[in-house]
Amino acid sequence: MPELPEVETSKRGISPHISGQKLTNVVVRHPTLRWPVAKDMQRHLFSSKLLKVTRRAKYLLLEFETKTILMHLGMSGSVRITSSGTLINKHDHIDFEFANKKILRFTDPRRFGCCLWFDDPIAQKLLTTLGPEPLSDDFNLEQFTETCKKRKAAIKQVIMDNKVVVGVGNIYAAESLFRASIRPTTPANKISKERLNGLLSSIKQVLANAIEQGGTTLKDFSQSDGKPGYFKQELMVYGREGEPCLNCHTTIKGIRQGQRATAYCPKCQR
DNA sequence: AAAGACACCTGGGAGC
DNA sequence: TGCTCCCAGGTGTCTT
Repeated sequence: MPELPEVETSKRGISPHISGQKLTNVVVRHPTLRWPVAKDMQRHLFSSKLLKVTRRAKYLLLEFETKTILMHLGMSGSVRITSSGTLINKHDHIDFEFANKKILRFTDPRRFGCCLWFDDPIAQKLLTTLGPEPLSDDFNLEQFTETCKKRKAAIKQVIMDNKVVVGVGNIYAAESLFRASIRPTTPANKISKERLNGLLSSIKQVLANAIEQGGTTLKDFSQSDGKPGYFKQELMVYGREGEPCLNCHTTIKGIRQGQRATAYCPKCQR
């Protein structure tokens, strides 16, 4: 489910409900996520105030007075605000209960997500390899062209590499490449600086636009208020294999790159 | 250092 | 209706 816009949407959705609140209880029902869920959360966080919720790449950070929690939603995870007494479903793994009676509930059917202490060595290792935030000036043309010069892998694989830029997953990689008229299979080192500049802009625009729309709802992603994300209506190529290009009516082609599905328009993207 | 294959896990849909 | 197979929004790790 979650790429950067979905994580950002989640952050914005949950933050107003729980920021500034003291934690009263933590319930861990299924601690075997990608890595074992942080131990002793209750002891370290009890009565500790949640200062703020922030995001780095696709990680959510719950910054408490005492310690910070780092969460990842994996491929199927979500967080939402609920209240006590609501039905607990099979994959509702963790509840953070706050003094205002609101509950932050972490759900993840495939359990690819994680919930670690920020200062856990595993978490630190995850964070240190991360490249620049796509919407910041750290992700810029000079640095991007330098990186691409050294890479002969397909451009789609390169922009999905966390060391190059964070937060660009399978959906938004495909969409950005369409908007930049670049074929996903093109070796990164064969693309001119001008076209890389177009791609850089497309990535920023697509992500910013998706955040404005509340993310992309494919199956079960929803904003914290339960509404779906509306970016799906703007998808030009992702999931449209075999359908006509919305720009030129050529049939959208579907291929595989590195075990992932890729869709592109063979006429618009060269 | 870079690239590719494989791993983790569950659920949904297609095809038989 | 039920079985098997394939696919899915991510990304760390191991091997070349």
